[in-house]
Amino acid sequence: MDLRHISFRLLEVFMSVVKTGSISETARRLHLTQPTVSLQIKRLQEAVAEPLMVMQHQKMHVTEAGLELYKTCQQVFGHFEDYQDFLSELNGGERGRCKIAMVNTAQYILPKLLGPYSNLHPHVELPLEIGNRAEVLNRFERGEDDIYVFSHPPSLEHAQAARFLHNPLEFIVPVNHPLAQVESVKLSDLMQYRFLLRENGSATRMLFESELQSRGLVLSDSVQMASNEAIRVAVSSGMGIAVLSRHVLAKDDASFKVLTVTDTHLASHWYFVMRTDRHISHAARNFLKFAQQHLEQYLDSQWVRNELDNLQLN
Amino acid sequence: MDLRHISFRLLEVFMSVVKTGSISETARRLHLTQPTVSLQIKRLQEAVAEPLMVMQHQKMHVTEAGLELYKTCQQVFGHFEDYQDFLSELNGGERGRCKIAMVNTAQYILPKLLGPYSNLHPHVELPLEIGNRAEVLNRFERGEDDIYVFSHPPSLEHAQAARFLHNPLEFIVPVNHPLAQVESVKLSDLMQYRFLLRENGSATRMLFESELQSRGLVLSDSVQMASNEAIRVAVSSGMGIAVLSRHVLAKDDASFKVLTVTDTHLASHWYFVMRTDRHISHAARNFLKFAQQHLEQYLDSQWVRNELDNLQLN
DNA sequence: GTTAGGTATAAATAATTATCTATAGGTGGT
DNA sequence: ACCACCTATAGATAATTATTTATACCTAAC
Repeated sequence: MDLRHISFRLLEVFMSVVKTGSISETARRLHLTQPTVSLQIKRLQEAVAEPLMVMQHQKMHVTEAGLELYKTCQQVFGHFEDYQDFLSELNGGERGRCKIAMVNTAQYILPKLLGPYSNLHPHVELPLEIGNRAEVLNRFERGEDDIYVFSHPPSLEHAQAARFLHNPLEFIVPVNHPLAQVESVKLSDLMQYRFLLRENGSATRMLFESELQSRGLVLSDSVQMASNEAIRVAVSSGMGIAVLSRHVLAKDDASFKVLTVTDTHLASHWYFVMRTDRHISHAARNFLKFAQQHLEQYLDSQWVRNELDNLQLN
Repeated sequence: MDLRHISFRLLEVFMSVVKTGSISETARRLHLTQPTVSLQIKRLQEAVAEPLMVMQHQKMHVTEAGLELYKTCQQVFGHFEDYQDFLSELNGGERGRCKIAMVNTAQYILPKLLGPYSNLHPHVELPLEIGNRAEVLNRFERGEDDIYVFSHPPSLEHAQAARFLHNPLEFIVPVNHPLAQVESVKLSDLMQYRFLLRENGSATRMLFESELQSRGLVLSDSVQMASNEAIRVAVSSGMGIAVLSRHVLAKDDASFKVLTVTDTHLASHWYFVMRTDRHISHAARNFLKFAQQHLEQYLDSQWVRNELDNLQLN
């Protein structure tokens, strides 16, 4: 049996002949001529190297080999129908994968969207990649994921980005810190204290340092730490002061004090970023639509900046 | 997804690319050029209307849709391999169907061959059709079976036939019949008694009547009965006398008496008959080979006339 | 930054396939 | 014996597919 000379069309025609028991009837149903169908059957038999049906009293009688082939065809077409169903679900966004890479800080906010979305679409895989800015940027360059979350989007040459959340930065100090009791301070008042900072390249740090530079301020002392969590705990234990995204700070966390800095309002925005030279998976498209519609519902609505309709989801 | 634009070859190539993760490697393995494989994948993706793989660090990375299609292909090719196996068994004569039509009398001898054959090839279907000569002849004309068994073969225009067993006819009388005690008789001595005969057209009857006619003899009384079995029982119970194939008579059956008729030796032969304008099924071919080799073993060897090598089994 | 290995695209062609019309040949029923 | 309906075959053509060479482009590695 030579599969290369067998096409699905051929098998379709064959199945119809088996079902109707007639070549002419099949021709009528499939809008073909009778010789066409005759020839198809003949060719199929040559490919299988076995008679599949014989004339018997004006009817096509299916042989053993033909019947078995018919069953085989049923199975085969069944599998393709299953695949078709799979594709439908994929296209409907109910199945598939949406790979998201985000910088560390984003893990405090994105799960609030991902949780409800995942409950709504349980068959969608949502592998998350979390890294520092450099790592995520690297993944972005390689196009390894469907969606990237940055607070400071990279060059947009092969990408599109849209803001969805305001990201205010707050200065925090230990509860027993001298500034903890002060009602309000100025940025310059903080320079004398030790700052706990994320690694170089972190968006928060970049923003902060850029602000310092533009105002001609210089830190007297700083320590670098690998995660926001580590910094928060370190501040609580009196190791120094820090500037962190408000979203990192639990509202009722009394282990540190948030300062009111009157002359400084550091803030950035959270962006969804996608490469334009990469195919947008249905699941990714669907997730972004979901986000667009439910941002206010699942995130603290006072910070929501829903500009997701700027994305070209094609 | 449009199956009509997908060929098995396309799927084979696709599977190879998934397995090797490389278009170039696939091209080398399948003795194709790289652009050929690239194009095949492109076309497959167009047919599926979904990206199946994307470049990722010099390797082809399979998408969800691609992986699912790969699984589908595995199943599909699996089914065709199963079918291939089925065909092999069919060709080896271990599977399939051998439909045999025989005249009534043959059912006393053919099972002796069919039993051992069926034990040897348990997956071969052996549907038997048993009828009187007219019925079997009708089936033969329509070509409804693979093999026919006659003692008086029909016109051989579209058929071939070969003898395999001698078929002597015997005259039997009730044990209490006047002739039962006589050592030997002549044919003419029997004319005065009532004969129990099969229906018109029966080979045994044809042979008998032809003999009578050529010798100018006429039956004084006859009764027609539908089966050999009925005739045998009727003779035993004294209803008349009969001429029957020796194979119908059990060797140790004492319920009737076999006459010695000195001037008459009626006999024919059993034939396997096959149409030449019909495809010979592998199972039929195989059965006849088996018969040719084991006739002496399973039938009473004194009557065997093995001329089955005359058959063209192509 | 050059190279090697990988993929994509274009253009051309050979091969195969699908399909038709016309025609011939069976077979069953009236 | 004829008619209606079926299948098979031949010849022709349009459409599609498989495959090649040449070329361009990308990316990882040296």
